Amino acid sequence: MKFSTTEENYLKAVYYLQGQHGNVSTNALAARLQSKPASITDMMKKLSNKKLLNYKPYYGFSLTTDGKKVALSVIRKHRLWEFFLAEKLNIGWDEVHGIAEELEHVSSKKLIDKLDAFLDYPAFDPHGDPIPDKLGKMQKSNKIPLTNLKLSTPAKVISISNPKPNVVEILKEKKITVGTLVEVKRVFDFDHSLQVKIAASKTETISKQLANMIFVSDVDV
Amino acid sequence: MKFSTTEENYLKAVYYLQGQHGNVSTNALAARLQSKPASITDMMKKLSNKKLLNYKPYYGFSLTTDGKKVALSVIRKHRLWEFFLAEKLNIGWDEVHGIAEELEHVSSKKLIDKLDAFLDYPAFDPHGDPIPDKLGKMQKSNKIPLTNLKLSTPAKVISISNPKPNVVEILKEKKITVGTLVEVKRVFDFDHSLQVKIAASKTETISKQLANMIFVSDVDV
DNA sequence: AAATATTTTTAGATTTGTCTAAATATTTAA
DNA sequence: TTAAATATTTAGACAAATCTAAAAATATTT
Repeated sequence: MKFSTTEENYLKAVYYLQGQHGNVSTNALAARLQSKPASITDMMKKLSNKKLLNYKPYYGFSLTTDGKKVALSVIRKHRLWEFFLAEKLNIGWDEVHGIAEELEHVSSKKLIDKLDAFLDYPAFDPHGDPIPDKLGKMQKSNKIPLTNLKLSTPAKVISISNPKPNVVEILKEKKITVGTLVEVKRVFDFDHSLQVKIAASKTETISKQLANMIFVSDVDV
Repeated sequence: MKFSTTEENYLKAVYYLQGQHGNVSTNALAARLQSKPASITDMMKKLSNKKLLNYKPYYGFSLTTDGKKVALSVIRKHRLWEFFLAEKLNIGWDEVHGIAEELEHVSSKKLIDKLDAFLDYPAFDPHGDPIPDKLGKMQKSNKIPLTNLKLSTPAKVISISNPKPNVVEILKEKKITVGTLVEVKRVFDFDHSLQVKIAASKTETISKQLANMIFVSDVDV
């Protein structure tokens, strides 16, 4: 079965919002997809007719087994392309996502399996997110936001979520990028700002909002 | 400027049909794009408003300088992707075209320039067609249909145009593929069928229709 | 140069995906 | 437990890209 770019994007969004299980609301989806609630309802009816999601008016929606399969195949494509863009074409981690948003909708199954082989079956994309295999199986990610990192535990930055130019700007100023070693020394109670040791040298204070966008994993991984 | 997939496909089709110069007719375009004349007229008006093509009702159309630029950039993307698919992913010459039809509409300029560098700036795609560079410049192709090859002149098969399964089937039977050495020994006057020496060994007779789909170039190229 | 045939354009309908504004259902608060 | 606030759905409109059928222009024939 082939789906439109729009349908694929809706299914992917539901997948991300529903997390492990649970229902997704109309407003949450509208916010995520930057559209209006009315548009969401329309598309939900359509996807529900196609048995890709469970939908009872006013009760929210969740993916069916089929819907989850489609979502995972789109995510597989997205992450494989991100890996390709970063690893083979040397495109920066702050740019790969946007390009992969387009590439993920190219439909050839053969293309994606050949690409997977060419890249030697990578398990994680450049943001540290696991890449589903042909069957939709993937490893567990161990990335956590910097705000959840234990005090005085060195960790490595593995991704920046949603890296808009103004975020990239401040990270550049503080010399934090993917691969940088960081360690939270202290969290201030007043505004929840964090004192962070960067690259085992200087210490900087960063806001909670910023720390929430920085994802890290244990050093020994 | 960004254009829709549809707009890009129309511009590309006009480019191919207009050849060096000259006007393209509504019916010719409709046939090529497998759509109806009414749809062509609609889109022509739209593209003409955007100054991408010259259009006077009932007189046919041709690309403007801007329109040609867009067409060439799409062709550049198409051929670079074909090269990537064949060379890096080992996808067969009979399958790369269809996949590239989708990839050519991915819009990132950076992606395509990085891909070009990664592939080491190839001048020809797997079908022997020249790949335009950033500026739209390309080499001249020296591929000719087998029907135009001089008698008793060895040449190499460099592409099969429009390789549908039934064409691939017969070529397989006759052991002709991309790279095969061929030499036309004789052309029968009655039905224009060709006696062809294949891979410097056996001789087979092939129809004019088939020979028209087989493109070759001089051996020393 | 009429008559006929062909090509092209126009008019109006359809599908997909979106929106605004109004109506309805659900949740929260008084 | 009503009233107010919020969330969701419906109704109707719109833009893009397509089509069919009819009208208009051009080309061909006799």
